[in-house]
Amino acid sequence: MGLQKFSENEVLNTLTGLFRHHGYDGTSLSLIMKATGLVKASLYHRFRGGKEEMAVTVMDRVAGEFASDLLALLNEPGDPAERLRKTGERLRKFYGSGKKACLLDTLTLNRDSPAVQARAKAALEFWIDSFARFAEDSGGLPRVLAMARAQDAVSALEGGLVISRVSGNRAPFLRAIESLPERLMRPGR
Amino acid sequence: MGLQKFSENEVLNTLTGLFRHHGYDGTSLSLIMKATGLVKASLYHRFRGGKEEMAVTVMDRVAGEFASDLLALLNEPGDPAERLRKTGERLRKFYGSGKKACLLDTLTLNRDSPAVQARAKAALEFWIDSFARFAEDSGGLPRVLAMARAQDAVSALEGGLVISRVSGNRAPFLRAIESLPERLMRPGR
DNA sequence: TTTCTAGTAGACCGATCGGTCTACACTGCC
DNA sequence: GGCAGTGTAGACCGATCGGTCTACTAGAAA
Repeated sequence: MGLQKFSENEVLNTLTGLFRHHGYDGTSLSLIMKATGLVKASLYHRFRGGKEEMAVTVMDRVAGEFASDLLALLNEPGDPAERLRKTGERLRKFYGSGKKACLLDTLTLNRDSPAVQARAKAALEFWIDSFARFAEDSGGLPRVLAMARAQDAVSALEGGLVISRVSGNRAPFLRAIESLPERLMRPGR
Repeated sequence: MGLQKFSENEVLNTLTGLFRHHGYDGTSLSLIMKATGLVKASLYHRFRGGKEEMAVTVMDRVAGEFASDLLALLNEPGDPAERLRKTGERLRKFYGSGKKACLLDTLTLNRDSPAVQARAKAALEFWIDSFARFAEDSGGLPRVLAMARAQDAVSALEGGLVISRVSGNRAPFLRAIESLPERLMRPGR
């Protein structure tokens, strides 16, 4: 594979940024060619299924990283408050302190790809479930409350990202990060 | 104007639904023609500035209605808790219990139109300001806390709409409505 | 009745869309 | 060195994109 101009990683990183910023419909093949430096035939060679396969691959990759690099922190041994703090920090970084949009939001406006939709749904539910499990197991919240709080935490983050994008104000997003402990843990823990 | 096949109201309602559901890039002129029943020349006759002018007109109209039919409820005389309850009910209805996406989110992924961007920013800020004013004047919260709570309330609503769209779960949105009193009012009021 | 304006229609335009195909170059293996 | 597989390139395709222009119709006002 010495023939490759750009590694798979590089290409996927570029694609991720594009889909995050422009969404599915706003990310054209022309834009992708310009941003990756690869011509269409190269892109189709790597992603036989075309634009949809790029989106699916990006979604899988990001969801995987989110789960393994970020949400997995919640399950590590050690102080729950510290774990949550670290997760919050990772979240802040992942979303560029609120500057980067969420693929779950930006990739699901176009509904033509059941593959993308299903992955987005699964990733979102996994995220919420991870928070709920933490809130119950480590945060000491009763099951039903843990789930509601998990949903609210994710909702606040997603909403904060929307507000950030529309108005440039990142305070709601950052506050949603800071509020994770009081949402996912019982007072005094 | 007896020649009109469809009233301005009808056309704008249709456009609103399209932009809400598909966003700007996903709403093509073909889609608009099919949905409105008007051909392109008719649409261009009514909206000289084309697709962008449609989006701007929709945004202005919805923002105006939101302000006058919904947010203005917050300023009426009478019991603050009752006013807030009514506002929440209007919000629930406006977003179809969470089934309908928010134009602020869906129309701002495409950034080519400064006119749309500016209007979305202004509408969002007006919304937050209205909540903050209510929280301060009627909810008895100190100014800085009132603003933060207003932002959080809007953030929760917007995030709830994203979650609803991605996963079909409307509980976070509905809970955000129900949480308006505890967010925007001091306990005991 | 005539004129003017509003509104709709059909045809057309250049640009861009996502996708396809053939050809060539490079690399690694036998 | 030859072959197969990987990867990039250029040209091309039909469809769709947003937009434009000419023509016709309907309705209101003079």
